Parts: sequence; structure tokens; C-alpha cells
Amino acid sequence: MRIGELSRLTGASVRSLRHYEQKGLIFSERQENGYRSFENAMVQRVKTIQLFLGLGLNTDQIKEIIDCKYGNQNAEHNEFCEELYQKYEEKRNEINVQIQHLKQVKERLEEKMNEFHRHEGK
Amino acid sequence: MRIGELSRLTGASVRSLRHYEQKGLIFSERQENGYRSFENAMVQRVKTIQLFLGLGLNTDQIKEIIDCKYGNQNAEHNEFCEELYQKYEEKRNEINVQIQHLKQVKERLEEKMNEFHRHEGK
DNA sequence: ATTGACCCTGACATTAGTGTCATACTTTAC
DNA sequence: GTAAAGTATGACACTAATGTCAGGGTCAAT
Repeated sequence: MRIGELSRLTGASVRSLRHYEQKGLIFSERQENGYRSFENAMVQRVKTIQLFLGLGLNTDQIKEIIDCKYGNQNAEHNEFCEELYQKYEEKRNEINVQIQHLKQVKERLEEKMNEFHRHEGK
Repeated sequence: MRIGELSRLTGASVRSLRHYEQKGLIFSERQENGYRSFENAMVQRVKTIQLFLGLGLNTDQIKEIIDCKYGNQNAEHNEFCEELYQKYEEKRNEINVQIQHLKQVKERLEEKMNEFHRHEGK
């Protein structure tokens, strides 16, 4: 597919897609006319990139993750990916803690709400 | 405490702390000499800010969360926080999916590793 | 009292992702 | 075949967090 379709399917701007390619996060072949030609697999890949960007990773870090997932898998690589995986797990734990906090806040607010409605109803 | 100590306790630069204050994420009183005076509670608050920044939120979004946690709690507020909470939960779910992916990658790599060592040992 | 550490404000620089514009070629549609 | 839409490259702008520097106070220790 061409870059416009990839853009439509992912919501990423054409500009961003070119940037991702320039950063080595996605790749394409070139048609005779010079247009980029992307494989279908790039759709999921771009979505992954978007997710990680939203989690505060930069393109270099995302490239590391992608290389772990799709790259050559030798011994050094493995060690590195292990490390990456652990960092990622830490991040998940942090976010879970914050979720717990928000849950408590939510409950407190709901109590207040109930209180308010009881008084209002009188 | 003064800004330097808050910086030491949190790891945030003095520059960043002033920025957070300017954005309304933290607050301080002023001493007679013009120095900022922070309460102890700000330490935890700054750590929360750092966490959220690391998760890809900007200061405006973080302010919303902080206002939910510590602000006046009326009806509208509640509705808004509910929404926020849901967004947050979605983010957690996404990250959990990615963790699952990484787990699978890890396992595949470990298999490769084992294979390699078996051949090497011969 | 002077030095060094800390603080103030304000301004400019930097980084990374993205937007936008200019210029030019290709393709599609009428 | 001409217009409109799509694509290419390259350059510049913007945003947000943070770094850094300038110029100037405050305070504690020697």
C-alpha cells in the first residue's frame, strides 16, 4: 500500500510516517515512480509505535523494542531484551499503583455524591 | 523546605520544579526573603508528576489528575474524574497487552538460547 | 567582611515529534 | 488534456519540558 493508505489505516499523518521510516521504525520498498510501498504488516507496527509514543518512549527506545521483536535474535540481543522487558514490567507496576490511587479517589467522590443526593432529596 | 531540598529529595531539577509551580502542579509559600517554602507533601506530589510525565502525559493533563485528587469535589468534578479514570484504565489495558507480547518474545528468545547452548556444548 | 552556596527572575537554547509550506513529479478522473 | 489528488524531498515553524546563562539578592561560615 502507499503512504496515504497507511496513514488512513493508522491515523498517523503522512509526515509522521515518513519520520518513522527515517528513524528506522518502519520500512518500505520503492516503486518505479519513487512512491513508497508498504506491506500490510506495517499497519500493526505503526499502531505499536503510536502506543509506545503515548507511553512516553522516544523513537530510539521504540526502535530497541521493535528490534527485540522482529530483529536477529542472538545471545547479546537476548540479554538486552531481558533488560528491556524488566523495565517494561516496572512501568506496568507503576501504572497499576496509580490505578489503585484513582480507584480510591473515585470511591471517595462517589460517597460525596451519594451524600449530596440524600440531602438534596429532603 | 526550600527548592533545593525538594530537588534533592525528588531528583527533579530546580528548573523543573519552578516550571511545575508555574504550571500549577505544585505550590509554595514565600518567605520574607522571597525564597519558596514547600510543604513536605510536595515531595510525593512531585514524584507523582514525574511518573505521569514518564507515561507521556503533559502538564495540563497532569494538572487535571491532581485537581481530581486534591481539588474541590463537586458534582461536575466527579463526572470529569470518572471520565479520566476510564481513560486511565484503557491505558493500563493497552500496556498489559504489550506486556503479554513481550512475554512471548522473551520465551521465544529463551528457547533459541537453550538451543544454542545445547549445540555449543557438543 | 568576604567567600561560597543557595535562591530569585527572565531570556534564550535544545530536543523530539509533528505541522506546514514550497517545488516538482505521477496518477486519476472528467 | 487539464484539473485534482497523491507523493517526493527539503526547509522552516511550533510545542513542551528542560538546560543554561545573565544579573542580582540572601545567608552561613570562616
